[in-house]
Parts: sequence; structure tokens; C-alpha cells
Amino acid sequence: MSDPNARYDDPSAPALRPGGIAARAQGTMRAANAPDYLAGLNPEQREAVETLDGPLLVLAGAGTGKTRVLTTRIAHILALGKARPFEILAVTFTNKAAREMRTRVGDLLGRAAEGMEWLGTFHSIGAKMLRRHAELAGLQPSFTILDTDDQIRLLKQVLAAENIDDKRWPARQLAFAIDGWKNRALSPKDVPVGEAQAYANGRGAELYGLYQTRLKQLNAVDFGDLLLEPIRIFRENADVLGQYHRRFRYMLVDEYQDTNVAQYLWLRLLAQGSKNLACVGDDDQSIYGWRGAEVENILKFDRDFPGAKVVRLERNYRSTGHILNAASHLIAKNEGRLGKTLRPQTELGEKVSVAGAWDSGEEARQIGDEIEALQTKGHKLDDMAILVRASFQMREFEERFITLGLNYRVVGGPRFYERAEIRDAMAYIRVVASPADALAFERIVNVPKRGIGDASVKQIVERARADEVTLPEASRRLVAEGALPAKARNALKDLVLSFDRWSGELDRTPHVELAEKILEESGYTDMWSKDRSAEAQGRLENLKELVRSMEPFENLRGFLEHVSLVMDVDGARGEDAVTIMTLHAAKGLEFDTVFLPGWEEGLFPHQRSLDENGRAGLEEERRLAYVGVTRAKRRAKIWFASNRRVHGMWQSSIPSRFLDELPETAVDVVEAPATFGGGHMGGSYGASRFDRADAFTSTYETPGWKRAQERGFDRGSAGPGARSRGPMTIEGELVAASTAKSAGFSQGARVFHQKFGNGTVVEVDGKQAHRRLRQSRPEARGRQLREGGVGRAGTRGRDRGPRQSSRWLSTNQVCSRSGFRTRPRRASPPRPSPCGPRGSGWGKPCSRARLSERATPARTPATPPSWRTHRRPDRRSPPARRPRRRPPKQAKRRRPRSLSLRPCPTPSFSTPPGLIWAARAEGWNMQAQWTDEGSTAIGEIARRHGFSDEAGRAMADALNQSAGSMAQFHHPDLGGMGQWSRGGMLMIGDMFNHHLKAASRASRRISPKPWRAARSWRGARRPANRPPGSANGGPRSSAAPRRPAPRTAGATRSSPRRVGLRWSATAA
DNA sequence: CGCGTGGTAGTTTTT
DNA sequence: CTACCACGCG
Repeated sequence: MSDPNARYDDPSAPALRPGGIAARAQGTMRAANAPDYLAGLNPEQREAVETLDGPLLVLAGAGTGKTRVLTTRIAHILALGKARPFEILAVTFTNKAAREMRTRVGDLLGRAAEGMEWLGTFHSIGAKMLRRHAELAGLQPSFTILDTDDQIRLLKQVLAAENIDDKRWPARQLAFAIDGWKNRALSPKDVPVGEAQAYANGRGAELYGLYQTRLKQLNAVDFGDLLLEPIRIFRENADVLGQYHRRFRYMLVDEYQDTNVAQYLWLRLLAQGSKNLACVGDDDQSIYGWRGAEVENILKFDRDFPGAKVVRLERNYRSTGHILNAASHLIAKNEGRLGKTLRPQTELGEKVSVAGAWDSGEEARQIGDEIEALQTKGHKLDDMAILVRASFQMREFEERFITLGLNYRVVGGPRFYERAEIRDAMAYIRVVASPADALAFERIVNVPKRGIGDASVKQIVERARADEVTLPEASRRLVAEGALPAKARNALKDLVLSFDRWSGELDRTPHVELAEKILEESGYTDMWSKDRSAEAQGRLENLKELVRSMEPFENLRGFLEHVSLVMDVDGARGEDAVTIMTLHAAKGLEFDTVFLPGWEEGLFPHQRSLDENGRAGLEEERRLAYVGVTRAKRRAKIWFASNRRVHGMWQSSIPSRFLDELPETAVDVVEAPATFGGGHMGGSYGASRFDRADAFTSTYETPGWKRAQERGFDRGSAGPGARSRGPMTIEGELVAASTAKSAGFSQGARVFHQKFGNGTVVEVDGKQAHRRLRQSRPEARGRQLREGGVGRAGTRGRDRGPRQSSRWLSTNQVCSRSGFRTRPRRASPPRPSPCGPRGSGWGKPCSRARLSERATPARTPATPPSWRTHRRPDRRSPPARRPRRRPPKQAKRRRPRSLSLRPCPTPSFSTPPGLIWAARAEGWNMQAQWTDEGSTAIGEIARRHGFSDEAGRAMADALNQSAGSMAQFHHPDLGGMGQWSRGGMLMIGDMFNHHLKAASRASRRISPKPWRAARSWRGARRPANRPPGSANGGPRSSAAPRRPAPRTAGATRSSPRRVGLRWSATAA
């Protein structure tokens, strides 16, 4: 092969002139004038496009125009008439990539890329082939494709039938193993003995075989089979393979570095025909080893396909110089690369910035601030992204952005078709379309609850197996015979009749209408609209979306085929928003500004990757880092945090080794974020501006105030409070303080329950020592009752139908997440709040000493006393696992792990403005740095709630003086709980509601996380005092932040103090 | 059958 | 810390 580098080394070399000597000399051109679509290509790209015959490997570095080459190549083949659209096989990994390729080819040709039947994902093409030759695989062409969920359920059945304890051998694990085998194209008999040994005492391969048998019985395949079965068919039926050899004149593969063994074999079989196989990939972006991708495939391409030509694309059009240098330098640390050097085509631009934060919360805040700053400068949120290593990192950003009111969008997360409600709905539709779909029937036979329990289902299944009929048919027989308990029998009868009715309408009723009808008549939508939990509304929205997404299809069957393979729904519409996603999900995308948080040892590179795959694991992590950095066009901003909560425990971390692998010349180590007005004190980490006496002279100049004044407040979904602008005082207080008395609910007490929302204790029945919590919509219950708790502040009063839930609570009952239950006898009297109950003891900072007294026995970190988080006694003793012994009966009743019914203080209107009590809490990092944001949010909130500016300022002043304090307050009338933190004010009810609405519209992933922001505060253990001297055993990297000396002597890592703040203010 | 309790595990993810 | 799953009591 000629060395393209030698020829095209000069980056400024012009592209081949259309019709020029070079172009003609290449000999592939038929026309004197190159068609338009070739015009913008550089010489390497052009070579990749025009080398049509024989195997070709295009090594396309990040941002070098890979997709462009692929699509242009297709256009070129078609334009030259080398093949007709249906003679080109073009494979991608994702539907998204396939779609994009289709549209871009269409754009190039100036018409839709019609007739490209064989453009799609490995799996969709595999499915298509398998449907054509189903009988050769012992299937009917109508086979169903099981997704992971179905697969696991089926495996559970197999395990149960084989009497294997699925505690010891989880189905998930077997599924994982089978997936692995299928990725390597191993059928049950090929499984290496050693590996088969690893599961269920050597029964792994056997179970795999049984699973395959069950699949065949069900006329079903899993994803792996979509490739494996065609491979087997090709191998066993030369004539079939021959057909495809004749058909596919040209083959193209995207992301070749991600192919697994099965995909490789499949391609190799097909490529034996024309040998015109073009693979495009980048070994440096291989990040899917853990799911079977073999980088080897790309490394040995020229051995597998003799005579292969290799073209390297190294001109990067995406990123500026410093970013590319940083990325190249980093990836150069990997061994076993094919080796490419990305060459920038533009100026050096900004350096990659590296900055450290004290903890993950600060990281999120500072990134949030940077984003706001960029936004103010006119950058669009759409052009910014936060790329995380693991999805748990996302939450902190979501919460922060909600606080800031910053639009964001989470990519990834639970996929639309994986949501429970969608899967349920699909199951209904599946049963209607094909009554034989046993898995689907089982899924929904008792959803909504019909009184058909496991016992009944088991009978149905057994009967179906015995009679060899479908589940609905078996049900029918059982019903006719009068088997099953009466309740189940009747319900089942109705259900089966309904299914018959719906099936009968299959061809008569338009499918969208029918789907609606099914969901309605089955009681499924009703089930959700009755549900009062925060997610229910969103689930209903999703169901509507599902029905809507059926519209483009001709009938239900068409839709079902689409769903089983195309598991995504186009989202990403509309509003300007920051993208939050994992690094994996970011491959192939680009953004002006990319934030890369969490560059810490253990997280990135991930410990597990290192543990399980050693050096190979590290290299894959490094490639992931490379992918991350190369997503940035103009700005890459790397962050790490010194403390992060892992499984609920605060752990300190050291900066990632990858930081040290970045070249000094391309990196800016940021000491203090420039985005704060004035930054932190002297730019040192962790210092508070409260350390300086004059820090607060200009409270009203803070960004928050300005924002508050500019924006006005009408668009906020403030509750009724915003409307009544009369004189008003609200009082907030530390929730923990008021909840210390949680045991004593009394009449009139406002309470919040996670499932039922806000309510009032309307009755206390002394005799029976019963308390009654009743909840209903206001108009029905009178104004003492308020509906709509967290997340519903703005929907209060909306007609949700005459629903009411009302229960009696005995004194020893509490509410748990799922409802009410008996409160176990207390081992000790309720704990007083560390800060004392309201009205007494205020003004005294809670001291660590008091906490420690209450703290748990030695060796256990002191736990902040919390009315809500009780530790069970035996958990306090050494964490070592005790042999499982059934404890004596009385020991079974323990304290509840959580209470969800929380008393809410009633607002009071008496205290003079500006009264502040606060504890300084050095130990609580969250308070250690009060930033401008504190006052910001106060101003905003104050105005939103109808305070005068003056009153707001008083509040801000007061808060600012209480440097580093934090408080939570609850204001029932405003429908939510707020949290003062150094990060600002979280008005959870407002915010959540506001975002929830936007979110369900944008089908963003929004779970009730914002609410958790408040909860976590109570139970949270924050990083304690700054470790003395350099944190984390000294800076490992040049990027490690300099630590200020601890403010408190003798600080050790332990739980934080409780901090209280009480304030009130009067509006004019 | 439903609910509560206890135990367990907790990167990355497409089809 | 918390989400999920399986078991057993009422």
C-alpha cells in the first residue's frame, strides 16, 4: 500500500481539483468533472471514497469525517452505477447511525436513498435474513424477538424447571454468560468446558442449550440469535450464502472496531462473495470491549482480508489544536495501536482546562456556574455537554441545574421502551396481535391487579403446557371448568373475553384507536391515573406518546416489528439545553464545550475495569478519556473532586492518572474558577469569602439578585403565594428540628406523605388512639386540606377527579414509602432535635459533642441523629457479615428504616425580619464556602414569593452574615420544601413541578430526584473537615488543588454537625 | 393476594 | 445510602 502520509503530509495541501491531473490519474473517474459530492473531500477521504474494489480499511480518527466518507462512498457507488441500491450492504451498530447514514446519502444524491434495503444495524439486517430463511433455523417467519427483560424471565423459568436456586445462580448472570457466548459465536456444544463450569456447577452449557430449546418452542429468538442463526444458515446452506454473495456487490461497515466475533464471522462469510468490503473504524475509540467487541478485528484486518488497502484519515476538522494535542498525547500512552496522529486544521484555541473541586457537589456547582457564564456570553446550551463516566454522576448535575433553572437533557437513562408502563402496554398489544405470546400474557395477566396471583398463573401455565395450547386458551379452559378461586376465575374470564374482542377488532379498527381502546378497557390507564405517586403523571404521558408513535405504521404488527428492533424514540427536540450523558453515549457526537467531571482514580479509570481487565481495562478507559476529550470542538474542561460519595459513604479520591498523561503545553490548571465574580478568596480552594471581613459589602450585586431583577418572577410556577402579594411573613425553619417531634401528630398538623402528597391530620381519635390522615382534593375536603405536595405545587386545584384516600393511623403506625404500617415500639424516647424544638433552644449552635453523645458505639462513624434515618442496632456492630440465623421473633420488629410522613410546620407570622440563627459549620463542607449563589437565590425566591426587595435584601443580608450556613425550610402554602445551601436556594416544590412539566414534554428522564435533594440532606454524611494539609495523601498530579490549612484544628474525617438556621422576614 | 420485611448489590449499553 | 427482589405473614 502506498503511504498516504508521505503524499499528503502537508496539511495545507489542497484537495484534488475536480477534473485535475491527479483526479484523472486515479483512474476511477469516469466523468471529466467530478460530481458535486466529491468536491469538499480531502485527498485521503477521496481515496477512501474512490477505492471501490477490494477490501478497504479506513482508519478514521476522531473528527476526521468518517461518516462523510461512508455516505459519500455509497453515493459514489450509486452515482457510478456500480451497484443498485439493494445491492449495497451497509451496516451500523445503532439505529441512530443507520438513520443518519440514510438521510445523508439521500442529501448527497438529492433524493431519498430509496431502495437501500440492506442499510441497517447488524441486528435488523440479521433479523431480515432470518425471517427469509426461518425454516432453516427451525423457526416460523413470524418469530418474536425477545429483549433483555424477556430473556431474563425466560431464563428464570428454565432455572426453576431445573431446580436451580436462583439466589445462588442469578438468571442475570446466566444471561450475561450466554450473551458472552453468543457474542463469540459459540453454540451450547462449543462452550469451553472451563467456562461452562463457572455457572451452576458446570451446568452452564446445558442450561444454555435448554434455553435455546425453550426459545425454539416459543418461536422466539434473542438478539444474539439474530446473528448466530444466519451464520449457521450460511455455513450449512451454501446456496443461501451464494444468493447473498451475488446480491451484495459492495459492503460497508461503520465502527468496525466495535464488532464482536459473531459480527466478524458474519461479515467474513458475506464478504467472500464480492470481496468489496469497506470497514471504517478507529482503534483508539474502541470502548465496548466489555460487551464483546474485539479490537483485534480491526488490528488484523489486513490479515483477514488479503490485499486490503488501508487509508488513514488524520485531518481533524473538529477540534482546536490544544484539545487535539491533549488527546493525542493521552492516547499515545496506549500500546498496541495502529497509530494515527490527528492533525488540527485550525488554530490552537483554548487550552484544555483542569480544575479540582472539594467534592462532587462543588464540582456540579462550579460547572453550572461556568455554563451560566458561557450562556451569558451568548453561547447556546445546545453546544455544551457534560460527559460522565458513570450515570450516578448525573444526578448531582441534574439537581444543580434544577436549582439554577438551567435547561438540561439527559441522554441515556431508561429508554422509552424499557419503561415499565410502556412494556406493560406493549405486552397487551402483543397478546392481542399474537395470543401465543406467553411471556407477554404472563406479564400483564395481573396488571392492573385483578386478583390473579402467582398460584393461578402457575395453573394456567401448566395447563397450557399439558394441553399444548396458548395461555389465553388454557385460561379459557380452566375458567370453563370452574377451576381457580372464584375471584381469579371471574377476572380471568373477563380478561380472556376482552382479548378475544380486541383480537376480533384487529383488522377492523384503526390500530391507534384499538391500542387506546385496549389500554382503556383493560383498566391499565386507569391504574396509573389512580396512582398518586409523582411519576404517575409522567407514565400516562408516556403511554400517550406510545400511542402517538404508532401513527406512522400501517398496523399493529408493523409497529411491533419496529419496536422489537428499533428501541428508541426520537427525542432531542426543541428547547436549548445542556446535554448530560455518559462518555460511552457521547461517541460520535461533538460539542463546542465539553465538561468532563469525575476524573478521579477509581471512577475514571474505573476501579472495576482495572480489577477485572488489568492493563487492557486501563487502556480501554484511556480510550474512553480520548473519546471524551475529542468530543470538544473549542473547549474541554476537565474536573475532579477530592471527595465523592460512593454507596452512601464519603470517600476521598485522588486525581486521575490520566491528568498526568496530558501534555503540560496544552493544559491550563485552573486554580479558581474564573466564572465567579472575583472568584474565591485568593483563588485557593475551599476558602470562603466569609474569611474576609469585607466580603459582603455588595450583597445586591450578586448574580442572583440581578437575575432576579431582570427576569421577573411571573414565569416561575410559584404557587398561590405569588399571587397574593399582600403583606406577608413566612417563617422557615429547620425541618429536622420540627420533625423531632414526629411521633406526635396532632389534629391540624400538616403532613407530607410521599405517595399521597401533602395533607392535614384532620382527626385524632383519642379513645382509639387513632389519627387520621385524610387527603383529597381541596374542593371536596374544604380548605383545611391541601393537595399536591412536592412536585405539584402548580397543579394544585387541578381537577383530578374525586379521589380520596383516607386511612386511620393508630399511634403506633407510621407511613412508609408504600403506605402505612405499624410503628414498632421505640427502644428509646424520640430524640430531641440537636437544635432543640422550636421555641426553645434556638440560638444554640449544635455542637459536635452533643452529637457524639448520641452517636453510635465506637468504631462506627457518628451518624447525625435523624428522625428519619434510624439505624438498626445490629447494623451498628461490625459490618462483617454474620452467619444468617433467624433472629428470635421479638427481634424481628425493628425500627423503621424510613418514615415518609413528615410533619410540616405551620407558617407563623410573628418574628421580626432578619432574625437569623445559624451555626457555623466548618465540618460541613457544603457550608464551608458560601458563594455568590447564596444570595442570588434568596433574592429570587424572595421576590417570587411576594416579598419586597427590601425584605429580600434583609433576608439575604442575614443569610450572608451567617456565613456558610444552611437550612431547610418548609413552607406548606408554597407547596414545597426549600433548602438553603451554599449553592443557593432550592425551592423543591416549585422547581420540581416546573421541570417535571417541561420534562415530560421533552421526554427527559426525570425521576423524583429533585425531591431527594432535600431528603439526602438529612441523612447525608458530608465530607468532614478538610483533611489537614494536603488532602488525599498529597497531590499526585500537578493538577491537584492546593489545600488551605484546615480552619479547625484537629479535624478528622467524621460525620458533619447538624446545622440549623431559622429565619423569618416580613414583607411590606 | 398483598404488604412488609430482609437481604443484596450497586460501570459503561446496543440490539 | 437506596433500589430491587424474594419470602412469609395476615
